[in-house]
Amino acid sequence: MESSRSDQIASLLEEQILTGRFAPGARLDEVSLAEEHQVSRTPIREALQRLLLSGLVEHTPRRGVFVRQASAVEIMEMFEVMAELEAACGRLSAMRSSEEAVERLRHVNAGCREALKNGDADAYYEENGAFHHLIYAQSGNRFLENETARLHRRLKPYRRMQLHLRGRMQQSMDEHDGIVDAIAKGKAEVAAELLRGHVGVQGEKFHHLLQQLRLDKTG
Amino acid sequence: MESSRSDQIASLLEEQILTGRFAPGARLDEVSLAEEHQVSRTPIREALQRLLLSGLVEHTPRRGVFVRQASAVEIMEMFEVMAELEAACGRLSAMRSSEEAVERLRHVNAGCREALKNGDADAYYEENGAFHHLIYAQSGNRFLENETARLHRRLKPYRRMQLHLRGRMQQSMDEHDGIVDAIAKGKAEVAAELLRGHVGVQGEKFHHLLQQLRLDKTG
DNA sequence: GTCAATAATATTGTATACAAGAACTACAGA
DNA sequence: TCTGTAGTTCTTGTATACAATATTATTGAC
Repeated sequence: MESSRSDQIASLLEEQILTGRFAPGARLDEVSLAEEHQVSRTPIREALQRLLLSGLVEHTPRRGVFVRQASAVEIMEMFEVMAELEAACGRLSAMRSSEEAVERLRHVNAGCREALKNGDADAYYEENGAFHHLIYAQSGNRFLENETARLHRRLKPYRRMQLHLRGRMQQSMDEHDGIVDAIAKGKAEVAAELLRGHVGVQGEKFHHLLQQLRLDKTG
Repeated sequence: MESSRSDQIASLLEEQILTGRFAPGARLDEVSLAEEHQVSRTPIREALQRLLLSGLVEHTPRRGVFVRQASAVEIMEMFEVMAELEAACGRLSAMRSSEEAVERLRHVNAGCREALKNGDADAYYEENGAFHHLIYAQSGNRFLENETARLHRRLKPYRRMQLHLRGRMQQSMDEHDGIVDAIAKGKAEVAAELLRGHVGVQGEKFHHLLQQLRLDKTG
């Protein structure tokens, strides 16, 4: 079941869905996929099974598997949960962080600042991801780390939209500094609150995301 | 994939694992299960796939699927995440609760009190579950509701241990009252804090759970 | 008697075959 | 032109067959 082939195929399909090769609503045809991957239908079906639980696709009996069309509401809900999970990571990180951990956080954050200075959005995107994943890890709770990373991954396509908001990179950077500071000083509630605000989608971010989702739908 | 048979089998297997028919570490033999359910190996494999992502079982290539032996550390981690998710539900519930919602919460809580008065642990367990699920729902975030319910379900076998702690039912009940009160008054942070403490495993609860896990392992 | 090597066995992973149900098309009638 | 129906085709869901690998048993040497 985690057999090499179906495992690889599952990862690949997930990646392709997230990066938009399969548009929302598209059907994942078993025979086409089988031909494409030079394999029988069986491993394809096993791979599709794996995607089901992740919420990326949905299945209608006797109809097939379709790429899930997440509604705007649903996406907002996921961001809200994301904010809460990140807040939890932040709280625990602040409670448990060592001097060394803080140092690593500062180092990654410096990478963000560097990317911002260069105006390199892609690099910032990468460094920003590393920054957040580091906070997940420093929560000291592996389970929380995995769950948070899972949702992070799930929201990937929508998060990218956010960065293109005018001035968002600079604001994001400022928020990072505050977060690092709170964690360094062991201020758990402050760290949680800052991360919740940092990740959450309110105000202008909210409208921007809504607009992007609408554009995405019509065009 | 959500085909009637493999779907039913997946749910059944999950239930059986959670209720302990398959001990942790046990192998889930495809042919035995196929015979038992009067079906070929194919639907069994599809059902096992579904269990993989939930973390209930793990798979070793060319070896088979085994019921996952969650370590004590892992269980503690899950409880910690549970506490955070419940806190999030509580916060959002408090922010969004209507008069009617609070009324329903009070009603279910009265059911808990009734069960406590009768000293009926099973009934309390049921009512307590309903109480918490209601809070999940009243968060107004379906995604959060589902994710929280999922973890709640996952922790079911371990939560049952907790209730047998001497005096735990009464204490749990007292905490419920405070939670309802906070939600009713829209005190988001208080509700969150109370729920985090209510669900979290610290102090005596911690030692009790650890002890139970050890007993469970040896005997 | 113990260990190692090899053969036998069993179990998973994949392919293919078949059955049941859904979607689509063609055609008749209004 | 639109609608309803019957038949065809296509796709999924399940069973079975086969291949590859892991496990176990057996045999032989020391």
